[in-house]
Amino acid sequence: MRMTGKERRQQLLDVARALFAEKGYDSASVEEIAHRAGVSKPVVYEHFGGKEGIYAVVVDREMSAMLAGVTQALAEDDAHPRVLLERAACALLDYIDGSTDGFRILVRDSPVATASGTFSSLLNDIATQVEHILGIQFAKRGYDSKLAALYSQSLVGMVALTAQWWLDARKPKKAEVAAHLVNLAWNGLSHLEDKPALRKRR
Amino acid sequence: MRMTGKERRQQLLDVARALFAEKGYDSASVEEIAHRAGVSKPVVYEHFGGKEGIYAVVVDREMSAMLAGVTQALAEDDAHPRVLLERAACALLDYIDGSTDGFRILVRDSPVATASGTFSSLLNDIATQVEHILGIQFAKRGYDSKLAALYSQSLVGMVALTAQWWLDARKPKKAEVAAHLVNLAWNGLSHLEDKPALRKRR
DNA sequence: GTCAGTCCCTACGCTTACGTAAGTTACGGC
DNA sequence: GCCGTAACTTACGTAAGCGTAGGGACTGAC
Repeated sequence: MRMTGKERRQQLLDVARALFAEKGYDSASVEEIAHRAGVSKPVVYEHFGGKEGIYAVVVDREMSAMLAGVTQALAEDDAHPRVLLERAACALLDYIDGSTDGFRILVRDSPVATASGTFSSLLNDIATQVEHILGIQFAKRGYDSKLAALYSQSLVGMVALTAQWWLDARKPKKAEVAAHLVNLAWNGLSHLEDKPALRKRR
Repeated sequence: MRMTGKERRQQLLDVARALFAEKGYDSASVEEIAHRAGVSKPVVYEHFGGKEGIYAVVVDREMSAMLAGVTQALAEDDAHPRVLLERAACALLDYIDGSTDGFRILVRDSPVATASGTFSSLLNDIATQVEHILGIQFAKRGYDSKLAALYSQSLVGMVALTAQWWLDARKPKKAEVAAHLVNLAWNGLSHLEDKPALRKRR
């Protein structure tokens, strides 16, 4: 039952992540975190200082993991935009598939509830990156680059909500979902392909 | 200070809607609702039975208002799909513009947190309607109609997140946002129009 | 005026859950 | 075999907030 500090800390983080995903920040209690870890409350306080503390660490780790994946996918500046889009969609779905609880937490409200009235900061972070990529392409083609913000929000929203739906449905396979997302974003409803396929694997 | 029952009830609903929008269900307290209305707690309990009661009424009203708008926009079965899309996007933006607090509430988590682990039921209701429309069109064109669910989620997510972004940004005018949304959904990134315009007014 | 009904208040009980204080048990070096 | 340190415990103080009991005040009819 007795663990070393590092082990216990990691275990608490795992337990807390699962509980926050299940109940949300407010409804999860540190007592239950402790209980599920087979330990009493003060242990949690010893390691993380409090409820906000452990939540912050959990969120920070998930943010990093997710952004790392997506950022890397968007990294190659010279790649074709459509390939970038494909890579980003795949990266997001991979993350969700691999860390479902983490994604659920990131999509829920923060404790301070979306600081300053603005929307969930994570999706904004991602949208900002997409906006950058898109802005370059827009400028290259002579579109109004101020509209890049609008279109990036649309794209991120499209992928994010579909991802959440897929989280419960799990019906089409991951790769197929990605292909259809790209299909819609790239071709639009008026040019939908019958059986879309990804251009580039991973 | 003293009001008739109906007046007080309406005032409480207005105050509660604003507060729920600002703080979310958990962080809003009955006491603060009462205080903002210049009244004490038992009045709220007299009218609505409890916190869940008043929240339920607020949400129900907003759901009805929003769905009514969107449903009506999607009603004309014989209209061209693109026109339907335009009408739906406009209806949603109109609702958000006219009842910002209500929309903010609907997008947040429910008290029981999206019962049964599934995603926010409101957006799902809308997506279901879109799915129906889309299914018909898919069948007509020989696409796999099982994919209508996926594409409707994508479309709703696209519009919903963009709407939330616009809620804070307010940068392009409402009609312009709708035009660009339709532009992306309909034409796709590869066929973007430079200066999209809506086909049909209101 | 007085009486009924409506509107509203103060004051309280009770639960939940955060955070803390002080004491207890296992582990490793000497 | 002793002792400090690190891991952990029980037990409590405190605060917030839901819901309720019982009583006060205003209004209008007769």
